[in-house]
Amino acid sequence: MPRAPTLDNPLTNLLCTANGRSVCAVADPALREKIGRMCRVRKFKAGDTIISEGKERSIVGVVSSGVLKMAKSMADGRQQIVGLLLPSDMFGRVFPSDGGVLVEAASEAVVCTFDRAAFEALLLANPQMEHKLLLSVLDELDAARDWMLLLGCQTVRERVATFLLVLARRGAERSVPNTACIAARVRVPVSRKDMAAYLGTTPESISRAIHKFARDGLIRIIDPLCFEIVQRHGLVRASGREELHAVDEDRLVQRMNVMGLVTVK
Amino acid sequence: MPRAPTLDNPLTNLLCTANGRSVCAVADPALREKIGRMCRVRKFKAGDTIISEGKERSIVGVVSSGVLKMAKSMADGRQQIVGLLLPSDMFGRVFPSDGGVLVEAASEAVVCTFDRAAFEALLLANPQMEHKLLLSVLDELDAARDWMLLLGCQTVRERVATFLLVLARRGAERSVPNTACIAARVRVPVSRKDMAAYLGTTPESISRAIHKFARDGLIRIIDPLCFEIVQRHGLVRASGREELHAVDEDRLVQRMNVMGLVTVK
DNA sequence: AGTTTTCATTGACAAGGATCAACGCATTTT
DNA sequence: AAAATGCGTTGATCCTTGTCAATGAAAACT
Repeated sequence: MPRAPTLDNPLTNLLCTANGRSVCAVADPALREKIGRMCRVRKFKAGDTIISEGKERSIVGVVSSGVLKMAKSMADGRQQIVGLLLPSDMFGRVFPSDGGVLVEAASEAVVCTFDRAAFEALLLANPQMEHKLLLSVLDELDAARDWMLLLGCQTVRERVATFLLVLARRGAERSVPNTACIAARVRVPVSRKDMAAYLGTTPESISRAIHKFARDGLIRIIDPLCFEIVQRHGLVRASGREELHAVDEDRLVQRMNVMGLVTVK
Repeated sequence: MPRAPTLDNPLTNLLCTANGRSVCAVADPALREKIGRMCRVRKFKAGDTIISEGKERSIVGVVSSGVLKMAKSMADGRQQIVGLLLPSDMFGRVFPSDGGVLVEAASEAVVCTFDRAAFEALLLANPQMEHKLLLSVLDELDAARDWMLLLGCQTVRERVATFLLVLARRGAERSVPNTACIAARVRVPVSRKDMAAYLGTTPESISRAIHKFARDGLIRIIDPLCFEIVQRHGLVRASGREELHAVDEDRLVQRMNVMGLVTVK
């Protein structure tokens, strides 16, 4: 629970190294110092827009606390969430782009922003940072393609099961290695509506799928955002991804991890 | 219609500079020479697998002629095409990855392959090449997210209309600037089945959508893979993307261009 | 505390689209 | 030339899922 730091607060540096995926992890101390001076810490309330979909995006940033969502939308309001952003994740888009996603606070959030042009200059001057960014973007691309498979091929039931399993796996990460039969607690980090927008369906359908799983004894509902997985294998079958061996499952978790699908403890 | 070139054939260099998106465009002559010596030209028949989904991928490559498709699939055979690759497009995945897409020839195709590790070394030694690759991957990511919007939010009818419009716009590229009311020929570069796998639907539904457009006078069917757009605006409305101004439409075209959605003349 | 708003859930209903089956047509095979 | 195969199309049917509406509960607001 970091407070909004002052500019000379070392939080920025901590942030940038919090996670192997962060592009700043490779920066040497002098560079970190510089990065720290470039950043501006801002706080947002749930629902606040950080970067709007249409506008020219002049900032990039790192999530310090809270959850952000990236979304694209159609004129009539239909919205697709294309990623959730958790602490240490970068948001915004460096270098000229024709795209544009909405970046919005999904909860109260503290972020650390940079002038986009300045950050680009930093990347160009530091190839090892840009390399790190490339690796991160490649992972994001893998994740997006996996999501295309989910959106294009899986039923709502399968999507929800997949979603829960990934969250569960992440939650069991700190448990004993063989978690195959261990009931896991799952905490969904977003509302039903956002979950629906992420899975390409409606809140009603998600509700039905979840309560069907509960009736079938696959899960137990603790509260609307918290579940216990009772029959792991049954849920795996319901996800349509039973073919995945352990290793592949780990891949999937990593992939979704990249998309910010995992709960933040 | 290039023949399979010998190793000293300059085709490789031509390929790598064919398009601003190519990562080799920034290479100086000496480097190009080296790249040319690294590459191996291979020819595939339609349906041939170039990189399989599960295996460790040891090559990357550039399309010389023909069309490749990238796809992900589920155990029961459901398949989602995540991108089409046209001449000058790169395929394969550099640097460690947990993902994996099938890369398959969608038509007879000539490709130019590189040892993955060697290509990675090249990138690491040439930051400006890696920068170019980053820009390209960022565009692919934008494209993938746009496709997530299409798969998650649009109806089949809208998807098909969107698809046709992008192809049409590309086809009209060489016409007079104001193409708003000009009937354009559209050539779809893949079969109905692949089109369906790309749009997250079935061949039957695509057929119905197309013939409904024809009945409504929006398009004229020349042959199963070739159409004439009669009422451009009507088709735009049907795509659900009418809100897009010209500039946004151009964005969309670019985005899909990146995904290999455009016909190759 | 009382009111309003948001959110999850449930039911009833409708519809979009998948599935199954059959047909015509072109291309390939023998 | 005949048979077989693949592809696009069309029709009939079924079912998953979106839509609409109502309820209850929690949270935010006055």
